[in-house]
Amino acid sequence: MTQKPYKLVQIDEVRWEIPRTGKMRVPGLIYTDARTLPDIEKDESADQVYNVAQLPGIVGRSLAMPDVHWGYGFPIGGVAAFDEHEGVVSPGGVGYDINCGVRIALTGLNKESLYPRIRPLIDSFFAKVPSGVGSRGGIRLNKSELSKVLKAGAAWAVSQGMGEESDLDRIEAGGALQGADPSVVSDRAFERGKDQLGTLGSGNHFLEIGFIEKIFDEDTAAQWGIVQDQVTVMVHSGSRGLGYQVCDDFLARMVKSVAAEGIELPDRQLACTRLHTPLAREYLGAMAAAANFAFANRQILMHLARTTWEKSLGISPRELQFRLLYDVCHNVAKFEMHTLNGQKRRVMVHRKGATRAFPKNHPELSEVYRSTGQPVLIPGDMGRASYILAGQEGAMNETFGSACHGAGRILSRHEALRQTKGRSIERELQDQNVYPRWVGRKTLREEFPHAYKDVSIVVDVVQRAGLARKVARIRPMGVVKG
DNA sequence: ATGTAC
Repeated sequence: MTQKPYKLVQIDEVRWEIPRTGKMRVPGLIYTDARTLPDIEKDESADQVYNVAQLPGIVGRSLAMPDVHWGYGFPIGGVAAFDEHEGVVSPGGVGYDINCGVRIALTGLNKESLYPRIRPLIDSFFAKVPSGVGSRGGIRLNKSELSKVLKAGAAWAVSQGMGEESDLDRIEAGGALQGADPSVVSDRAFERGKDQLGTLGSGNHFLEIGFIEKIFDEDTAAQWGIVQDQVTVMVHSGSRGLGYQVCDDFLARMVKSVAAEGIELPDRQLACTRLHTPLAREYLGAMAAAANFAFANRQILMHLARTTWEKSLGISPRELQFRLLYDVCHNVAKFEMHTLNGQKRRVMVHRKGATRAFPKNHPELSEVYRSTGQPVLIPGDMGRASYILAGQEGAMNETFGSACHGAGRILSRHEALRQTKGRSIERELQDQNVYPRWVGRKTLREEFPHAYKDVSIVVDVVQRAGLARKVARIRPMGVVKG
């Protein structure tokens, strides 16, 4: 085993530091505990935290959440903020799936009444929601109409009758990032996106029905309208081929610009550009456009779920009481105000596989969540659980207002297939009262529950670190996987 | 994550 160029030093029960050394500009900090530390030591995610700490203009620390795992350049589960003058923006710090994210809707149903009808419900979702790699058949748009989507985000879907105006207060950034510029989105990206709006995608993207299995914070749950045994709907999807193409386009350009800007990189995958360059402005404009496509996509998918539900089970809107709880980004970069050493600064926060976790009274939160902190939505795996958390002050002090985003993979897709050879994951899930429908031949085995860390441990670390608090736990009942 | 390689 080769010696690492850095040390991993335990600070307390949930914090491990990479002290500044070599070309690091800031220290690294990984949130984990003794249970998840071995998973982190197994892959290269700590190396990636160390690499990110070397980028120009990085401030605070190079951070990793307990669900961290290896990613393209930056680790998935990573958070990094950059000074607005000296810093950079990096497509690898956002990820290929720009504004991959998740939303949860609550209903007026309870688990007992739904369990007998879960199969026809999931079957009808499977029939109506386009899923899988390259899925089309969502909404077809011409270039000028798609440009409107890229500017308006979720509000475009609402303007088409898909959802309600009040949904927008329940979406991060109101369902649209500012500064979206369709003119810097390539023709190829437009081409890939034009018939993919309202499609789920593949991999770990899903549409899941579950119920509130446990409430941890009675007051917050009551304020948010969450009750024991209540049926929930969760959508996990992103910007599809359009966002992928935006990332690809700008990575190619930045790989070339890095040398000219005099930026030295420990890894080519960290390609980036200084924030004051025209290229940065273009990337941020294209990234915001792709993020808005993803906001619109989740708004449409949720509307599709609602209308399919009402039709297939013949249930009235009054009985279903379908309403959006919240929608969060898991992959995005944004200018935000943060306090560093007592000084307020505008920084470019990269969250890649990390969720914003703003606490109560944060000025960016809509009125709806001003008194509680924002909902922080954490999907787990298909078989065990997902969590609804609330942002806490500790996140503002330590992580640029961020928390974890999920369970975090521990097995590669290849390794997951190897370990599930000859097993029926469908039957195993059904034995746990989870009814799955899926598209790809290998999807279910690649995504089987133990390909992921235990989300309960991940969330426990986040709570003990003071980044977010547990509000409720969801148990899955049925799922559509792409 | 991804028309899983243009």
